[in-house]
Amino acid sequence: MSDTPEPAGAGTDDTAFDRLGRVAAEVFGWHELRPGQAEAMRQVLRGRDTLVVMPTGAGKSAVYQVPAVLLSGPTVVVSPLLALQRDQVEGLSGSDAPDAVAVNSDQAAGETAEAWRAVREGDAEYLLLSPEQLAKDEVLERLARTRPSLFVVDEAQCVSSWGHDFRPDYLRLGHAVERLGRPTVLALTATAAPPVREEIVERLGMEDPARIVAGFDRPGLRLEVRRFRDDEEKRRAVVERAAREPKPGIVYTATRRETEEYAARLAELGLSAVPYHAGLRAAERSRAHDAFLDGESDVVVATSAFGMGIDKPDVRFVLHASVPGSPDAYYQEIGRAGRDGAPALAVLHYRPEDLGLRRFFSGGRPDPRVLADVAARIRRHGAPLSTARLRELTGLSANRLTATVNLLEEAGAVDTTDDGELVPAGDLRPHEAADRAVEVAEARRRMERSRLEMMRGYAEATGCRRRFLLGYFGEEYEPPCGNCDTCLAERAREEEGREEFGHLAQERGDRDEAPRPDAGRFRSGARVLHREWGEGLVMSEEEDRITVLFDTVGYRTLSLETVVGQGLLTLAEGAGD
DNA sequence: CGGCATGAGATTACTCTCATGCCGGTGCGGTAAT
Repeated sequence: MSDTPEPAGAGTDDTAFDRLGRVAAEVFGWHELRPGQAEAMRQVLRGRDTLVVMPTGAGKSAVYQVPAVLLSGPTVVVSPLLALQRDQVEGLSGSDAPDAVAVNSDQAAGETAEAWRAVREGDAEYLLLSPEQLAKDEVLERLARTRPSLFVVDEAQCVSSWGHDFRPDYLRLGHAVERLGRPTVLALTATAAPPVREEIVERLGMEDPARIVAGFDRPGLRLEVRRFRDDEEKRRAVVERAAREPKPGIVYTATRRETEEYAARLAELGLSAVPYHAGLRAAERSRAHDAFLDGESDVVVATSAFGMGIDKPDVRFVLHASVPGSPDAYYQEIGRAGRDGAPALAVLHYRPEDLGLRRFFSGGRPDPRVLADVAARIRRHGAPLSTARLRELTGLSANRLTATVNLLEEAGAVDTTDDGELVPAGDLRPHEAADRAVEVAEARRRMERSRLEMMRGYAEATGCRRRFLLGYFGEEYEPPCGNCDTCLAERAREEEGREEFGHLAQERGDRDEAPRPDAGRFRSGARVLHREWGEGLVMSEEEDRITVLFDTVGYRTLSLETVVGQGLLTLAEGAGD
C-alpha cells in the first residue's frame, strides 16, 4: 500500500527499485507507485516477460513507461485502436517524459517518416503500432534495426477476443516478437479470466512470465439481473431504469438499430441520449464520445464499439439491454461504471431469446476447401512462401488468409520461418491438414459457446452474483456480498423472518452464515476428470454445483449431486493444487 | 440461431396460420473518387 522503498540491501533488485522510483518521481512526477505497479516494473526492468492484469485507472501504462526510460532501445507498444494511439502520443508530448510517436494509416507519409526518424535517432522512446502494422515485413525490418528492448501489448485481451477471426494479426504477434530479436514482452489487460491469461502468454510466446494480477472485485458496483419473456416489456424496463437512475450512464445493446431506438425513446423523455456504434461517421462518433466525456449527454446507447479507452470516473450505471457474449465482455463493460469508487449500478436485462444472436456472432466456421487449398499451395511451393505472394496466388483477403494460415499453423501443418515466411510442417496431406484445422476451429467455437452459457448461468444464477463473476475470473469469494440482487433479496427475507419469529430467529441468525454443504474434494483450482468431457479445472464452487473449465469443451456447470452420485467426476491423476 | 417482416393461402369478410427470406458486432489498412 505504501510507496516506502524497501530496506536498502546489496541485491540488484533494491537498486533497481530505487532507480524506478526515481524515474517515476523525477521524469513522470509520480511520487507513489502501487505495489502491483512497482513489482511489474521491476520484473520488466530485469528483462522478464510479464503479464499484468490490473483495473483501468490503476496505472497500467506506467508499468512500461517508467522502465522504458532505463532500458536502452526503443519501446514498441501494440495498441488496438488508432484513437488510443493518439491519446498516448498526446499524453506524453509536452511533458518531461520521453516522446511517443505512432506509425499508422491515419497519418500523412511525412508524419510517418518523421516518426521513424525520431525512433531511429532516439528522439522518441515509444512507438505505437497496430498489430496490422507489425504484420508487414517492411515495418518489422525497420523496427528490428532500432533494436527495441521492450515489446508491450496493451489491451492484451484482444489477442484472445479478436485474434481468431476479426483481427487475425493479433495471433501473429508472437512471430513479430521473434523477428524483433525477442525483446522483453509485457502484456497489459484489465480483464482476463485464467484461460484468457494463458492464451495471451502462449500466443505471444512469453517465456516463464511473471504474472501480476490485481483483485477483480468492485464492491461499490451493485449487480442486478432482470429477467423478461416479452421483448417490449424488457425495452420499457431498460428505458425506465435509464431515466430513473442518476446520470451519466451507458446502455449497451446488441445491434446498431437498437442503439438508435433506445436513444430515441430516451430523448422522448427529455433525456440527452446519444447512440453510438461503428456504423456512424467518424465525426458523429467523436461528437457522441466527446459529449459523453464532457458531461453534456446523460446517456450513451451503444454497441460493443463503445468503451475501450473510455476512462470517465463518474459513470453511475451500465445497463445491458441484451445479454453480452461472455462474462469477459460483460465484466469489461460494467467495469466502466463507478471508477470513482462511489456507488454505481450494473443491470443485465435478460431474455433467453437474446442468446441466439450471440450464438450467431460466435458461429463462424472455416471453409475446409480454402484450408486445403492454402495448405496445398504452401506444401507444393517447395520454398518458403511470403504471405504477400500467397495472397496473390489464392486471391483471399488479407484477413481471411491470415486467419486460415493461423489455423493451419495451430493444426501443425504450417510453420513460420525466422523471416516470417511460410513453410509446410509435419507430413499431413492438405485435406488432413484442413480437417485438423477445422477441428481446431471447432474447439475454439465450443469454448466461445461455453462462455455464452456462462453468461446464461450468471443471468439465471440463484446465488450471489459477485461470487459467480469473481469465480469466473479465478477469485474465490465468500458470499453474501450485500450488493447484488440475490444477496439483498436474501437479506430482506431474513429480516422479514426475524420480525415474524422474534428472538427465536434472531438466535439462529448468527448461525445462518455458517452451514454450507461441503463442496467435497472438488475445490476451486482442482484438476478433475469427467467421464465424458475429459480433464478440466474447477473454476468456482457454489452450494450445490461447481463450474469446471474443460480442456476440450470449455465451461460446464455441474450439479454436485449428479456428478458425485453417479461417479462422473474424479480428481485427475497427479492433481495437487 | 432465431426474431421479424412479408406474402400466400385458407377460411370466410376480417383474421389467422404457415412458409420463406433476411438480418445481425467489434477495426485496421489502402484505394478510389471528390
